[in-house]
Amino acid sequence: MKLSTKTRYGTRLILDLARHYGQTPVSIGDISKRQDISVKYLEQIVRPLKKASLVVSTRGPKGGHAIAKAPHKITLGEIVRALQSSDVLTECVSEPDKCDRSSECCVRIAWREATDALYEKLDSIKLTDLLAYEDQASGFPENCRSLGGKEI
Amino acid sequence: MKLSTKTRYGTRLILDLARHYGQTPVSIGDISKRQDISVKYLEQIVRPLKKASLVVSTRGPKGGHAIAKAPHKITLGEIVRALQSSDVLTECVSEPDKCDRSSECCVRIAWREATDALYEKLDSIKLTDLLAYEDQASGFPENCRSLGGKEI
DNA sequence: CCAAATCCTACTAGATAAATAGTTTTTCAA
DNA sequence: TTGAAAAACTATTTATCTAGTAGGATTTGG
Repeated sequence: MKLSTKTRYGTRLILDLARHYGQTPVSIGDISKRQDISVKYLEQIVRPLKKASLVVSTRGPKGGHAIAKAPHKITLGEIVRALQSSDVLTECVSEPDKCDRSSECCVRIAWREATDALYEKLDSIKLTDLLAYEDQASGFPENCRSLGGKEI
Repeated sequence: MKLSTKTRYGTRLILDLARHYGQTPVSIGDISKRQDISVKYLEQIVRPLKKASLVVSTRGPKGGHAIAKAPHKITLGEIVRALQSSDVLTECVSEPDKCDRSSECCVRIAWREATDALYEKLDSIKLTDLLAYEDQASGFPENCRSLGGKEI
């Protein structure tokens, strides 16, 4: 039930782009240094984000990547759907025919409700919310651990 | 992000037990036939359910398994937590120290909110709800596909 | 004491995720 | 026009985890 590394890294990638919104495109090389993720891996991650129209790129020197819309218009739900190879909790939610018990087994309905609840939350979280967390955190002596309701 | 086969099979297992609540214990062999899952695999799945105090067992001939409390007192959330090797969307939600970026990376807060939203829904779904789905479905000419709000 | 059942430990195979590698294409700027 | 910086593409490797099997040990009712 864990999110893939691609999804987690991809979120950091796009958040890095969001921090440079309105400026010149950001190269994978720069992101690699800041986020400590290999260039080759980032290249692989940025592709589905482009495909999902969350990121636009310019080639050649001084080229790089940028978010395709304003930070408040991009949600975590979009990022997860773009990068997570399976975006539902069970296959039978999106493709009931692939399970030959789908005519008897109604648990599928519950898995769908749970999947929906998860995405309802993810779709409500915008890049601006994540940026706000970090800005808030930078004011703290320690870090962002004290944010978000619960102390952890 | 998919639920494991253990979680899905385990839910069917415990639902089978719920259908025999108040009767004599149900053997793995019987469940195996009804659910078409191997005895050996079911044995492996029932163990964590016992550990989580959702199932009680009696050994020897005429032995078997039964749910440990009434069907309306067992939720999908309990089952998922018992069977899913990782019950959070990212490791950093439950163990922030395992990620050496947790002091800067506040995305963790969002992953925690999403995880919480998921379990809030799962905890609200009781075995009785699942049984009701199936009872309703058996009245339909076809199956349970027409239940649960959306037509699929 | 036999047989039906749970219980326990270990292993194997397959699938998927994570990451690396090398090459090609585009394009800016000197 | 050419060199270099960057994205884009294709392929491969490696590691990890999931799914499932196997064989025996233990308990207990009749």
